[in-house]
Amino acid sequence: MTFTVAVKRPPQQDRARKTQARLLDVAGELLAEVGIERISTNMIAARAGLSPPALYRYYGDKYAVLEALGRRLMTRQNAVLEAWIERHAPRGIEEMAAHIGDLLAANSAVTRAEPGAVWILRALHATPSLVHVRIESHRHVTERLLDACAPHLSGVPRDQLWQRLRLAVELGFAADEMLYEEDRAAAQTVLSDVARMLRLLMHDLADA
Amino acid sequence: MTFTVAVKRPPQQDRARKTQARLLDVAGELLAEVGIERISTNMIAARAGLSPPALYRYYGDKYAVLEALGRRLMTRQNAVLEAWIERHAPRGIEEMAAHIGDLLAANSAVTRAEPGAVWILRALHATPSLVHVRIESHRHVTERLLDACAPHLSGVPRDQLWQRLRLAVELGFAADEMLYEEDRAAAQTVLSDVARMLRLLMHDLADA
DNA sequence: TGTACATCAGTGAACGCGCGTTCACTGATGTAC
DNA sequence: TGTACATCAGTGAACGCGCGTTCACTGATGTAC
Repeated sequence: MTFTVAVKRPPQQDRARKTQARLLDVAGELLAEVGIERISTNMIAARAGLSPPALYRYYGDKYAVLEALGRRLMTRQNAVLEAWIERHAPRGIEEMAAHIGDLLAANSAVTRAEPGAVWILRALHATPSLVHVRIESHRHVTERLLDACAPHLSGVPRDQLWQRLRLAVELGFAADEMLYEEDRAAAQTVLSDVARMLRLLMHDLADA
Repeated sequence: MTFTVAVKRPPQQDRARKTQARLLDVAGELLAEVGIERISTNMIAARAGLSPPALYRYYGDKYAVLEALGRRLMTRQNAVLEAWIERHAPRGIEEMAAHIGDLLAANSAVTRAEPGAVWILRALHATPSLVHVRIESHRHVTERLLDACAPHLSGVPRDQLWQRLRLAVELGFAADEMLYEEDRAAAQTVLSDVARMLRLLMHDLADA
């Protein structure tokens, strides 16, 4: 009796773990250089110094590579979020509102550090089989923020709060993406304006 | 002496104008059905009841089709914007702030009416050769709003106002896109929350 | 410490496929007389 | 009103190409004795 399992076993050797990570790095670079339309498994393998079949040892297909790349970026963004929540959430909603700018800046720094980050985000946005990754991540962020805010906003119905925060998350990421496309707007200005808007939104919630 | 001209002559006959529009309609449908990754010129032509070369009479290449599709959508959105400005801008900033929700709703209605609209927007977002279309359109909207607002906000430096409005435009469109991806948030709630946020932003500007 | 051996990592060569696009052509349309 | 003719709209067949992926294989690694 045989099974065909879609999920790849994690690599056993050190060489393999490095190869796997290198494939993602290379995929990010290539996404930045040629875009989603022209990136290919053969191209990724070649740039990583591998023959085409080697890629398939680690990723089931082309989209699995992009999905892993997307998840890696979002994991890094989540780490930033967790640090921020741990630091500011216990001290109340005012404290959080006052430091929204820090969160945006830290998140933006993660994106900036990732080669081809904008294109990763765009790929997640535009590839049918990957849209769910982005949505799941945004929902996750929303829920973490909900847990952080809810205790201080007991007057607001939980699902209304969820929806507001979900929107705030979407807008935060949208602003971050805009930094890479709109060279007529200064990054610092955009981030501080978004922070201001989100702060207004939080005060608005707190008053309700 | 011969010239090779990239721009296609506009069609001369009625049949041709209908064919040209049909190609765009079909491209929108297919974008919705199979996504950017799998749409092809051959597919578009076939669905339109044409042989592949016929498409090239109207559009220089694959991206010209998508670009035309994107521009058509943005032209329709612009019409909505112009109507809104004409109606509310002369009556001052308060009047505009009070009716931001109308603008968002009208814009959203245009998107909803367009087959495959989300995928058009995503294609504009994600295809390297098309990103400029979206950016140009957002800048155009920004400038129209700037013209409408500036007379009532003489205290705010023009380029600061531009940057704020640019951001507001980006966020407005981001929220519109979100309506199609996030089924846990009610369209009406999202739109009214965005309207509220943008209103807060305008008041914030007016106070400065 | 040396080596036999099982397992893991990576290869060479090839596949069928559908892509975007072009060519030389035919059929449809509209207009001048 | 009829028709000859120029122009415009659309076709049939084919192209070279690079794609994603698979196969049966070889070389590298690590471990038990």
